[in-house]
Amino acid sequence: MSYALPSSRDPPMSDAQKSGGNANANAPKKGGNDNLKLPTRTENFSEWYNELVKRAKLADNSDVRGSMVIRPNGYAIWEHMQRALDDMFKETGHQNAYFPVLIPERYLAQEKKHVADFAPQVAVVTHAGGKPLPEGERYVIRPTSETIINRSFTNWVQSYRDLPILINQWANVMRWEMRPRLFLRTTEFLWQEGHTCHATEADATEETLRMLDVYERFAHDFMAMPVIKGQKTESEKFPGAVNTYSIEAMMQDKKALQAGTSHMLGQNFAKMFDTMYQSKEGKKEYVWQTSWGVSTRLIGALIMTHSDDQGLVVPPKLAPHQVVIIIIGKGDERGPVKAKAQAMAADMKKAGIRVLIDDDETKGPGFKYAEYELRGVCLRVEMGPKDLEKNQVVIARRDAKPAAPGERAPKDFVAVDAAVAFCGKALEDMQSSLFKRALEFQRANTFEVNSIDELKARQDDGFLLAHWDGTPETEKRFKDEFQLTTRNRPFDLKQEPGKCVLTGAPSNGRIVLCKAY
RNA sequence: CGGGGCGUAGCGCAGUCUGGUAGCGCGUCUGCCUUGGGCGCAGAAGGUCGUCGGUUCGAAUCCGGCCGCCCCGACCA
Repeated sequence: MSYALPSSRDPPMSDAQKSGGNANANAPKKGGNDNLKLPTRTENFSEWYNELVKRAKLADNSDVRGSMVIRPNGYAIWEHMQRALDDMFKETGHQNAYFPVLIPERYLAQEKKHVADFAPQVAVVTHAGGKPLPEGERYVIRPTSETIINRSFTNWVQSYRDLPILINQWANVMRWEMRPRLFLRTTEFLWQEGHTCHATEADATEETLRMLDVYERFAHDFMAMPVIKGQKTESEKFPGAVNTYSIEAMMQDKKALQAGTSHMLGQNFAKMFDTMYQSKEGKKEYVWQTSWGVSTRLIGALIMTHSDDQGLVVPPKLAPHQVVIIIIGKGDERGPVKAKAQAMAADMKKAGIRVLIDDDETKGPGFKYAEYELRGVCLRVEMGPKDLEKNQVVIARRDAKPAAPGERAPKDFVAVDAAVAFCGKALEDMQSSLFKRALEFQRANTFEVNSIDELKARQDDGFLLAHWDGTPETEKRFKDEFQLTTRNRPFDLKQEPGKCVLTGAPSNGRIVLCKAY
C-alpha cells in the first residue's frame, strides 16, 4: 500500500468533486451521487481525513477559528477513551481533581523555560467585569496546569508522609495554533493531565515511566494502535521538564503522530513554587514531580490508523456502536423481523455489546450499509424476511477486505441462535486484527538508514532509525533538509555506538526520524 | 506571517472571461411507489450571489477596499 502525499500544487478537490456540478447540470443524473463518496487516501490524504471527520459526524468546525464542535459520534469515542484511561489511572493510585481554567499570568513567568516556550501559544484575559485588568492581575487560559497545580501542591505538602501525591485532571486547555486541524491540532482541546509529587528522584522517574507504560497499554489494548515508546530529544522536551518521554504512532500516510507524553519534571516547578516537604531526618526538601497527558488528538490518531476509503473504522472497544441491526422488508414483512431483531438486540446488550437497531422505513438498505460503514459501526447485521425463512442473518464486518479490488467484502451467513456469540467473537477478532494490521504496516515502513543517500531516498517512507550525533544543529538539518523530525529514542531498540548519518560524528545510538503531525 | 485556491439554496457546484428574468445535482417537504449495496415517479418549498463602496440605464459578472474559509509552509499535543 502506498499513500503518496500530493504535492502542494495539486488541487484540493478530488476528481469526483470536480466533475460534480457542471456535468450533473447537463446530464440528468441517474444512480450514484459523487457527493456521497469520500476522497481516497491515495488521492489526497488530508482531504480524506477532513471529509471523513465531517461526514462520519465526528466533529464540525465552529465559527471560532481553531475550535471544534465534537459531535455525539465523536464524543462517544472520547468517552470510551476516558473511561478506559480513568480506570487505569485509578488502578495506579491516582485521584481526579479539578483546577481553574484561569491562571494568574505571573504564575507562568515563574518557570523561565516554561513561559518562554508557551508565551506564543497563550491566550490572555485582559478585560473582565467590563474593565481592563491591571497589568499584574491578568489571567491566562490554561495551556497546561503545572503552575496552578503546584500552587496547591505547595499547600498540600508538608511532610514526607503526604507523599506521593497522585492527581489527575480531565479538562480543556487552550493553545493558540496557527494551523488548526480537527482533533489533531485545535486551539481548544480536551485532555487529561496527571500531576504527581514524590519524595525522591527515583520515585518520580519510576512514575514517569509507569504512566508511559499505561499509555502504551492503552494504545495497544484499546486503540489497537502500535506505538514506539522512547525518550524525546533535548529540543523536543516539554518546557520545564528534565526529561520527556513519548509514544509515537504511525499513520497510514507514514507520518508520525505523538500520541502521548510523560514528563519527569525534576524539581523545576517545586523550586519556583516552594513545593517542599520535611523529610524523616527533619530536613526541608523540594518534591520531585511528573506530569503526563493524552488528548482528543488520539481521536485523530485513531482515524488515521484504521479508517479506509469507505469511512471510519474504529476498534470495537472504543466504537460508539459495535453492532447495527438493519431491518429489511416491506410493509407487513417488517413486523416479525423487527421482533426478532429486538430479541437479538436484547441478548446482545446482556452480553455487553453496544447495539443499535435501524427500523427506518424511509431509507433503503443499501443507503444504510454505506452510511454505517461511513460512521464506523463495527458489525452490521442484515435481517430480512428471506433470512428468517432460513433462520439466519447476514453479518458484515467493517474491517473485512474484498478478495479483489472493486469487489465487495465477503459477508457471513449465521444462524439466528448463533448470532450473538458470533458477534462477540467477531468483535474480539476485529480488535486484535486491527492491531495486527497496524503493526504490520508500521513494521513494513520502518527502516534503518545509514547514509545521506538512504535518508534522502527514504524520507517519505516512514520511521527511519538513524544514528545521530546528538547535536541540535544536526537535528535542525534533519528538519531543514529532509523535513524529518526526531521522534524519540526508542527503549526497545538495542542501542549501539555508530556514526551520525549526516555528519559522521560519533553517535551512541539510533533515534526515530519521521515526518510528523 | 509567506505562497496558492475559494466565498452563489442545508450540502456539493455551474454561471463571472464576453454585464441584461438566479441555475444544476444531492438533501428537505407532500403524495404515490419501493425495500437484500447509496430505489423510482410527480409536485413543492428554499438564495439581500461574503461585505462595503465605485463604474453603468442595468452588476453574481467589471474596478477597489475589507471580512472569512480551505490547502501548502513557519509554531505545536
